[in-house]
Amino acid sequence: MFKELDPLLHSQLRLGVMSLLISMEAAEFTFLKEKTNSTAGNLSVQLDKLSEAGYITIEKSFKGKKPLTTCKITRKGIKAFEEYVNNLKDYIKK
Amino acid sequence: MFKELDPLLHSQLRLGVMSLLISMEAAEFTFLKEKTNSTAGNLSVQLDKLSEAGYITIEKSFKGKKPLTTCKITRKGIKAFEEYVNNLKDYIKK
DNA sequence: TAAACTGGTTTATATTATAAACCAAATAAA
DNA sequence: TTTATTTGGTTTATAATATAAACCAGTTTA
Repeated sequence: MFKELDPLLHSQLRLGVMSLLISMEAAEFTFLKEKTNSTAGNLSVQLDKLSEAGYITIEKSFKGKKPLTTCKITRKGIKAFEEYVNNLKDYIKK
Repeated sequence: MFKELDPLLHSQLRLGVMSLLISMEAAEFTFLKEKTNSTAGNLSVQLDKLSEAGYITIEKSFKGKKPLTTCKITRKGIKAFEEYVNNLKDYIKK
């Protein structure tokens, strides 16, 4: 009846990140932090998890003299997100 | 941008339970267990949490000689579920 | 030159989910 | 009849997770 909900996506912060990334080419750490209203520490940890799962890529560079962390969703991430959303629908339709 | 997701509902098993209860008068423990494909222990714990939050009521009686645990969603539970679903929509629309 | 800020990471802790162990009563099997 | 086994759960121990707090390197500001 109910399908499994990918535990990596079934997390408020990680889901928020993926939700943002799915509709944009790339996003900076600070942008994600602001949009998700998360702390840097928590965001850092959760981004790592998404990255380790292959759902996003993380690129570190510099913007002028400041460190810049840029994230992009991967094809695998898009697929996982879409499947998650599909599976979730069974839970939230009355 | 993203609203808070009620942590009590943002759990696969509890959400599954609420999803079932919202569309039926009442449900027995064994029915919920089967439909959510959960273990009795986990279900027992999660039902308690929903009950303590006032989202469901739990009634213990007997069916013949066997114990019978019956759950119903409360008005508060319905409201919480609906709000959760609403808030969730921001996360899953592309 | 020292204090504060930026853009993070690491680590410790609290919370949560889950499974495993357990229990009482009922039924089935030997 | 005593001894498994099953039913319908609960309790408890452990593993996993989320989160905040502490930290760090470099930069800017006072």
